[in-house]
Amino acid sequence: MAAKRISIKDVARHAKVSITTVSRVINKLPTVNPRNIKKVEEAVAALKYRPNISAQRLASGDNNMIGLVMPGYPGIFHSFFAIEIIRGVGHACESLKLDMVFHITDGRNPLTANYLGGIIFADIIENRKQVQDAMDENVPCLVINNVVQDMDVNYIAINNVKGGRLSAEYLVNLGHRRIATITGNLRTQAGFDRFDGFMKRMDEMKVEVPKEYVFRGDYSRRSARQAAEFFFSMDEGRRPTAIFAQSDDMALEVIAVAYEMGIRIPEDVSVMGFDDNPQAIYGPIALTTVRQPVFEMAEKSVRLLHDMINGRREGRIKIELEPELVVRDSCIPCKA
Amino acid sequence: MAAKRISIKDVARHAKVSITTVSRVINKLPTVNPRNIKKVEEAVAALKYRPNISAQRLASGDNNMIGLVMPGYPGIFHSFFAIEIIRGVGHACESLKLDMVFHITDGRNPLTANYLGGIIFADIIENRKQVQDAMDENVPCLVINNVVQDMDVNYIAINNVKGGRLSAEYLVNLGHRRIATITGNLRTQAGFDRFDGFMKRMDEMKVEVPKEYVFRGDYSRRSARQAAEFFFSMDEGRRPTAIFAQSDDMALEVIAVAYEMGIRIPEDVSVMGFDDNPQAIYGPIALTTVRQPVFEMAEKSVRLLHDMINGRREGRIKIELEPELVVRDSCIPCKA
DNA sequence: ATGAAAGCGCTAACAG
DNA sequence: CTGTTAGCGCTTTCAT
Repeated sequence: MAAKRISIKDVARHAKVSITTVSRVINKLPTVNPRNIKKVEEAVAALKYRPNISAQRLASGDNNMIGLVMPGYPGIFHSFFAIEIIRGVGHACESLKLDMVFHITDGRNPLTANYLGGIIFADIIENRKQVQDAMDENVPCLVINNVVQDMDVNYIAINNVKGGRLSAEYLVNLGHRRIATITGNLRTQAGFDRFDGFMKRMDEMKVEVPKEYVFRGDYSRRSARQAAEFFFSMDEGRRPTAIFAQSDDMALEVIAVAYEMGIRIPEDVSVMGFDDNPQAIYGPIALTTVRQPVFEMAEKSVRLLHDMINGRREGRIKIELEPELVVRDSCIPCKA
Repeated sequence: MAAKRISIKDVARHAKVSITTVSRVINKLPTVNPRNIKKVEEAVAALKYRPNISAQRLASGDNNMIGLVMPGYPGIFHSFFAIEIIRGVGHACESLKLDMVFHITDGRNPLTANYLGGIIFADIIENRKQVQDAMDENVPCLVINNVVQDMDVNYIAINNVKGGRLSAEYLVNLGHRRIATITGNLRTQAGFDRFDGFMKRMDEMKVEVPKEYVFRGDYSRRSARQAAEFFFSMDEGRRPTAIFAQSDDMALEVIAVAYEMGIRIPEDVSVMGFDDNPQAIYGPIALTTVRQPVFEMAEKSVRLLHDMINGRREGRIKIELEPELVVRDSCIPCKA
């Protein structure tokens, strides 16, 4: 196939210097005569030479590829979360000149990733073993979006418990007492924590949340629709005056269902989301929500990993980022 | 950092065979004595040996990494298209045991990708030069979602003109004569072709499309909302009886706006989308749309590229996949 | 400032 | 069936 590739030798010959000098120019080492630099650069241009990265890596031992491993459960790719992670990691890699190797995993396959300089695990569901393996192989690792207690691993996560609390607090302070919620996927840590924080804070504030006000969703619009239809078909006296949907996407669906059923948002029911998905700014009313800095988390994870790979960082990284209330128009004080 | 890595030599020593034999076992070459296979496998397990992929590549010359290059224009990551591409390519790579290196590009940086076995360009906007470069460097390339006429390059695309035609035809055959459309981003080929096919077929069928019925959107929900508000505020006699939104996402927004404004879909206005986004099956009414097989296209592209890399395929690949009408509930015969 | 030479870890003839 | 040996293309001492 590929016509004979041009190697460093060809460049050296063309520039009439040794391959060592060529190597120095490529790696921008300071100890090269300007004249030679110029000659080499010309040769590189003329021959369209590109160093063979495998050889560079083999010889130098270092490695600027990082892996992004994501669980492949259904729906994840349509979630705001996944997209933001990919964007964030991709962006940071681009600016740090790292290569990003993307892996979708179901946790079964062993993930032969030893040729990677480091690995970012975006959430870990069924693939904890892969994390352990990578650590055993001495590959720098970082888990994103998961507070990991039972493994000695680096992580950077978002304080979802806090997020849930923020939401409960805000709604109660607006005077609401009949507050329903639609959970995300409770098998994910983020989903569980959001819910947990919400319930705990409600309890602290002495507002009861009856069972029928808790709908177990899974982040899909479909589940949100079911939930909304269920809540809105309750009779006036029982119907919640506020709904906390634990993702913006679900909140948007709740609003859509409301319009279909002739229920006004926020006059009849306040709706609150979670994510700060830009989609939720347009639409009939701007959504009040809890912002979680996913993109920033993703970017930061790359920077941290990069430091680890280069030995610029020792010890465990355990970071929790704070979510933040974003007040817009979809929640108003309770009139009841 | 990384503790001394275990090399093939260590394994050979441990198993008391030559490194060649170890190599043979690793590569599953048939000519090895079962006893030795066993010994080597045990040594590999005991030492947790993992071959160094850079060395393998350097020595063998082949390469199972493929690049996925995507233009990074705003919004692309929230589009159904991008997600499906990533999913499709990721999935195919997983099953073919290829590694996927993901690149977001703005077309500026030269994309040093010569260490890749092949590259998939997902749509090309401002980065045609990168394609040319890759070809110059003899790297197998495949462009997705773009019919490329002016460059001798492989592509696999979707016949969007046909898709636009399908939609025009269906709506006209339902008796509609006042048909409006919201275009996607016309700077993308897919967006332009969709629009072009629609207009041509309308013309062929002798149905005029006045300027005010054409809204130049950009695939964003926001643009769809603007368009819908514009169309729906026309007075009865001029208001379109059908709207062709050139993405499902936009169609969904049109429907949302309709509900907010008290316009019934499809009784008052028929709405048609484009994509076959599964999101559009739920919601108030199942959306009639044009299906474009993006996931399949992405998967197929990996398979084709894989064949090219292995020399199992010669000559240019120029494939156009056919879109297909998906009739659901959002379009009904015109009553006017 | 420059070059010669010794590997990096692995594969692939080539002998045996 | 197995081992010896010569590279793959590059980086990195170590002299010069």
